[in-house]
Amino acid sequence: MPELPEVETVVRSIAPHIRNRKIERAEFSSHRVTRGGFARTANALAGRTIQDVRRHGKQIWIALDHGFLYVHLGMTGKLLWNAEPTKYTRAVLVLENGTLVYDDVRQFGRVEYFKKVPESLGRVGPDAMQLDFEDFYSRLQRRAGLIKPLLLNQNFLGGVGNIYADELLFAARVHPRTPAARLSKERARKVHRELLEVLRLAIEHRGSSISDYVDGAGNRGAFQQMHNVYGKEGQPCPRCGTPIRRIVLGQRGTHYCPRCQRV
DNA sequence: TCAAATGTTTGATC
DNA sequence: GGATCAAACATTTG
Repeated sequence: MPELPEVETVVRSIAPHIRNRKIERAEFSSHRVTRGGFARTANALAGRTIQDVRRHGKQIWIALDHGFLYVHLGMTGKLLWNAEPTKYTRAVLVLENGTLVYDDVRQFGRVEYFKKVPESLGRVGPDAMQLDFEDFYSRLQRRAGLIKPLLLNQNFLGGVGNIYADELLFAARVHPRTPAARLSKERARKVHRELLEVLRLAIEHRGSSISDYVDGAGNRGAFQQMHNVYGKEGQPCPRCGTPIRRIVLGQRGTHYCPRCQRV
């Protein structure tokens, strides 16, 4: 569920509650989510003060006075402020002023403590909102492969997931199967412009709640109401009326208008 | 019962 | 070595 706009919304909704607050204790219950070990992680966190909460791509880095707490929401992770634990609660941070709860049905997410950012996680590409056009274009030209799978590759660009890849390619009128390096500079510029615009608009609407995404306060987003192609197979294209087509590309459901978006 | 789901990692194969 | 693709992860939902 959570791509850049959803992760950004979560960060904005919890940061004011937890910044500059002390962690009294922490509890963990999923070895899949917390791979560093429960006791080691809890011991490292107890007594620490949260200094900042940052997002890079889909990663959340909670900076402590010593070390970092890394959170990735995976497919079904939720960070909730002062929520009641459920059967899917995998981690709980008890702060001096309240409780931060991590719920995750499928356990594809992570909640782990690191003294410093590990090389494997630091390798993620530049944040999608931070990359200027010239960098974006030069990176595009150096890549083989098709534009949509490339946009989803977090080592190429951090933050874009399946929903926003489909929506931004529709906005840019680019077919998802277009070879990335073959995009003209003008079409690449359009992709870059719509990338920023779609993400900005989605953040403004607090993300897309397709199934169960909610922010730190438990509120759903509203951007799903503005989707043009994602999940719209068979429905008329808002621009030309042609039925939206769904194909599988790079193992992901891919939605596009066969008339507006050409290779 | 089968297919699909917003993400990432791993291993196999070009 | 690099890139690409499929499978795997765990669970719910339609």
